[in-house]
Amino acid sequence: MTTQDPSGPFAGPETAGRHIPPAAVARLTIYLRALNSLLAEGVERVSSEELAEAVGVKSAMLRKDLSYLGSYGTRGVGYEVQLLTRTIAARLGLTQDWRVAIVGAGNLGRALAGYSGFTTRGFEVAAIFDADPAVIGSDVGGLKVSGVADLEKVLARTGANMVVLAVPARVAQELCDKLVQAGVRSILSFAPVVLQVPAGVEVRKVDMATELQILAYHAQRAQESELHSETHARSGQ
Amino acid sequence: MTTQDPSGPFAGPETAGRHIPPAAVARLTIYLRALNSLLAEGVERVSSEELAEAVGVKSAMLRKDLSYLGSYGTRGVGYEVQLLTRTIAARLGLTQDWRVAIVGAGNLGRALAGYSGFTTRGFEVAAIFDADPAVIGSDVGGLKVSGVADLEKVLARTGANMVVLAVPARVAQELCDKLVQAGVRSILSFAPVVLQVPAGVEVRKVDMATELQILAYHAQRAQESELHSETHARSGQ
DNA sequence: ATGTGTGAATCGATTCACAGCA
DNA sequence: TGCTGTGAATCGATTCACACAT
Repeated sequence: MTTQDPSGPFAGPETAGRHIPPAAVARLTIYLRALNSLLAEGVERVSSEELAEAVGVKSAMLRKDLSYLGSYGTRGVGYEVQLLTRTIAARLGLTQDWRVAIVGAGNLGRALAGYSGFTTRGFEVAAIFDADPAVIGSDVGGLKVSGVADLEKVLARTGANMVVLAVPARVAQELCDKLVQAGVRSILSFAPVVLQVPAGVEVRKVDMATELQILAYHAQRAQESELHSETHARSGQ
Repeated sequence: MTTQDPSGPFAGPETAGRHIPPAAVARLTIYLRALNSLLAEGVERVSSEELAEAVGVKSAMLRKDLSYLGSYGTRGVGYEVQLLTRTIAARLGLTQDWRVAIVGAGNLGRALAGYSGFTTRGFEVAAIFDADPAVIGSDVGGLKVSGVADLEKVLARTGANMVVLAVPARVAQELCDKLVQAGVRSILSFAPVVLQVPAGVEVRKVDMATELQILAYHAQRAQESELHSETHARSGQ
């Protein structure tokens, strides 16, 4: 019934598959997390109201987001936690194996290699690379550090199909180019630079400096309005 | 549900802006980065076209974003790199000292403590905390790890006004509550959970698992449309 | 009676296109 | 002339409100 293709009358190779709005995709990962918690607690059903409350969104938005997957709820009742969990996971592509290579075995790269959040969510760290000859060959979380010269070879051997880029800003673009050259199409970058990639390569960025600066902006505004209301308070209001 | 809006009913056309749209704030940090590079290279002027190109946005958007700051360009010429850099920095609240406390001295917390991107952008790591008695007192990047029991005391002593939360998901909310209790109003969380905070507290999240899952979604779609076009082109092969 | 699924309305963000100024 | 600054148009994301299934 709701399975009509919202992507329009196009049926070309490029447009294959139903498309979910980016903002909704991002939230689906959050819903999935909450659902996994409910599953672990043995909860069998949730309403959009309850789940929305748990993740801090409006229930109407949650329902609309879920509606992009099809119709998986029961009117008057709610959603089966298990069914919904599986449906979201399948749609996000989490039923297949994702093997992640970490490029950059510095502080951050090593911390990420040991981050349990990857493995518990179905992402296996398959390889780790560095450029420094003093680091190559050393052991990080049970993996031997490979040299970036062997990028293509090691990626192929380990079957890594995603890369986490944890290198200094000044070499990020250069390594990104090498990765693309080696056939990598999905990159999560921690480097504070804008990476240029050809079409067909998906780059996402985690940018701690930007996030702190955004916090600074809001904190400054909060300070200012504090001063402001003090002024108002003293001048009579 | 974010912070209160102190802008009131005033719609002064003269006012070179109180409130900047969130999407624009995020991009201003990126422009600032690019401008700092230009400054380092000794470039004195840029056009919106050049700067937009460098950061991967449309020039009209960049001009609109900058227009929230007021009018700092010269028609027919472009922007003075130095003036623009200072203007953005001032507006983002980066002219004052921000002192960051890192809560959680695990792999990630220690990596962040050593991350040069903080200090080079005007954020000083002022303290680091952990709950583990075996870790408390040890040295991380020149800082002695404090116990979370001393949170309020140490935050006050070090003047930390921002917190980076790098703790396991299951204790994140509890620590968040303690931080809020201790007067912290700006939190950057790496924990993969939705944090509930009272109004007036700003939380931003860096979520590696979510980012990887979004990549997985796109990668799966790419695979699917590949298969699709193979099917279509089955005659060849 | 209850809570989903979804059109319609609203709100915000992006792009267009050009008037206005150096 | 060339490029900024910005209304108007467009596009996407969110919220409202209610018909409809159970």
